[in-house]
Amino acid sequence: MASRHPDNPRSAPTIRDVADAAKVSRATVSRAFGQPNLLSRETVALVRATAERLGYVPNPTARALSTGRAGNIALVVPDITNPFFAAMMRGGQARARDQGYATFIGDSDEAPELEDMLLGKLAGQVEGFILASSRLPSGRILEHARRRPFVLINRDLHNIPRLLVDTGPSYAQAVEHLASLGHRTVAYVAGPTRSWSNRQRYNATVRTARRLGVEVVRIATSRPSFEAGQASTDELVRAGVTAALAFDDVMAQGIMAGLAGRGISVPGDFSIVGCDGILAPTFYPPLTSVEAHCAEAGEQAVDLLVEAMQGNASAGRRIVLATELVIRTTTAVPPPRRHNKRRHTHANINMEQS
Amino acid sequence: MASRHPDNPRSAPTIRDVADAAKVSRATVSRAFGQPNLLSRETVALVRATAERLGYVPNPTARALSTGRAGNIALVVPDITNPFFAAMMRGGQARARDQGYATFIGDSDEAPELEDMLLGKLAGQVEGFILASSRLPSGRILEHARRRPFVLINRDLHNIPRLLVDTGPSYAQAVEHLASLGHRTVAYVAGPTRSWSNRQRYNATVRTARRLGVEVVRIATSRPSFEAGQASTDELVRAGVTAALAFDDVMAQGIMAGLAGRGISVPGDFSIVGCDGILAPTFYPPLTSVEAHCAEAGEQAVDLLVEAMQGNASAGRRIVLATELVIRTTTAVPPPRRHNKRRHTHANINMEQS
DNA sequence: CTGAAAGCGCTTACAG
DNA sequence: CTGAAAGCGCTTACAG
Repeated sequence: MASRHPDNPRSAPTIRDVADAAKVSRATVSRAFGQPNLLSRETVALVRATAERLGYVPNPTARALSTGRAGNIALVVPDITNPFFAAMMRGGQARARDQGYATFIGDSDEAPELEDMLLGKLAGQVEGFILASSRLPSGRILEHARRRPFVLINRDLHNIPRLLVDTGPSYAQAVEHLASLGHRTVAYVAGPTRSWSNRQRYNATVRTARRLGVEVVRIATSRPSFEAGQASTDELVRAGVTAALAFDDVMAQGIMAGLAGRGISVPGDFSIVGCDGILAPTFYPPLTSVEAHCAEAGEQAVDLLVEAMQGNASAGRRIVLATELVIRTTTAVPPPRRHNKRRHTHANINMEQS
Repeated sequence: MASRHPDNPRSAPTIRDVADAAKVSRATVSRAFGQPNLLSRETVALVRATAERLGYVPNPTARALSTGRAGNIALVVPDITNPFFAAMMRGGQARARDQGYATFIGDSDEAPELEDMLLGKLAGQVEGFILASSRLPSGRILEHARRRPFVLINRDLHNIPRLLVDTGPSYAQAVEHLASLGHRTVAYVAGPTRSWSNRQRYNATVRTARRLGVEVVRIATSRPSFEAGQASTDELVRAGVTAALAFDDVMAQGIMAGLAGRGISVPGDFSIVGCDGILAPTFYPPLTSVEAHCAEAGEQAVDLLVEAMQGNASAGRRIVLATELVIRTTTAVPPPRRHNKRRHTHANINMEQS
């Protein structure tokens, strides 16, 4: 009697088909999958065998409606194609799968409005969100977080569990490294203004530079992309710096290409430091960069979210992931000075929107 | 009267809350969102205003259960961190959003078993699948495609709508390009055996080379990664070739790094061609590569899937995306010959699992 | 143009 | 250990 509903012959078998075929109630079929320990061994075996035979698999939508648990999470990032986020997603997605969750993906294209919209659209189908490097105002994040469990990556908001990749100390170390090589004026090629990571890296750079008597020129960019990095080369050259700390590896790569195009050699004429560590070892010459453990960040964020979704997470949870400066081949002694241009320091620390 | 169910005060407002507040039936509330044209202007306005006030938004899970349409699709790829797939996902995801679909993401880690498992897990929650560069046997794909609308990217199966990035002609052109520069022995650094794209590229390479009297050495690799590309350098050098066509840009990058590490300069001593075009312009020196229009592939695949899900798609739909060889700076005249090693050609065309 | 009612496929107290 | 029944929040013929 493997027949389906006569009026709906082509659709997938439902719990009722299995119940009928196994001559048990639908509740029993349900339990055979959800709480087999409440049933006798034989019943479980019978139901499962029947289900197998019919090709039955519980309908997750129906289950979600009934239990209120969708078994889904969402991962929202500013740009999937940025290797940092790609690696993070890879780790997070795999971890979520292992924990039994399917993951929605949202690419906000660096736009706060789109990000906001994605969170709204996805909210109805997920049990929780991981929001990476949000470009949203804090207030807005808090509103969204009121409705569902949230985990933030690289955004330090009280009362929301968060995973912070602590690159500040490594940028400080990078400045020390450059100073010890003899650099006196360096550039910080900035990431998105709204980015917590950007502020952290910039602040650490400025603070350490001040302490060591190194001058920092801040160079603003449109977006953390190869093109933006490349476009910043002009300003970099005009600024008369001998080294640049880039917001990330992608921009560092753009800078390297820009410099190469001008015949400026790295590290002979100019030193560069990047951040993330996923692209860095693949450059030629291999890039000195801050290792940010992207995949691990994604995994740990999922763990945090699972905790939060199960209700046993203090909202104050704050995991800090240490990073390391990996010195490869793009940092060296600066070239002998040709001019001694004096510039005023742009290094005023800004901490708005902490 | 904005009150919720007294016994469930904290949960989100439901259709009943809005119906009660607006003093209409639930059917009317439903229509105000789903088929407003069936209602009077005033009723629609009233319901929407009330919903807005209460913060009501239709529950997608309930809607999905009722209608059988989940409003979700899934995008399954072998490796999110490969720039080709990342860009493809970015395009596809954006397009899906514009069409009103949310997208699940699945990374199969190049493993057929995982891929199979992901398709099974996700099936219950999606209306359709986009399966990119599947490593699954054809039979298995066909089985999955029997249950839901499927669109394949870079896999040419009859009876399943597919989007093919036609890189063959560009590889042929690349071989012609190398031959015209004077190369007589080139390597093809292969991608995954199961990959349709790999076979297409290899076959085009071999065929064209044969026609032009150029010898092709096939070099197998473990996986399309930077590391695998780098590891292939040994064999590349031993083979005594003067140029390499890599399966993709990521491998080309590995090869470039490997050669650089040996002091072999590109393109002076050795020429390289890659594929995908997303990474290529960011290399230094910029890589000669086949532009594969990754993002567009994702977008078009989504369009195809939407067609299929709406039922108005002939299963035989087959979109072919043309590619172009973009000559940058990594291909040049080969160095003067030092030896004239004779090797037998490994160039036996294989077309299994078409 | 609007409403009453059945139904989508599950889960879970409540009884026994 | 198992079943009858209510309920999750929608949509959609069917009437009027």
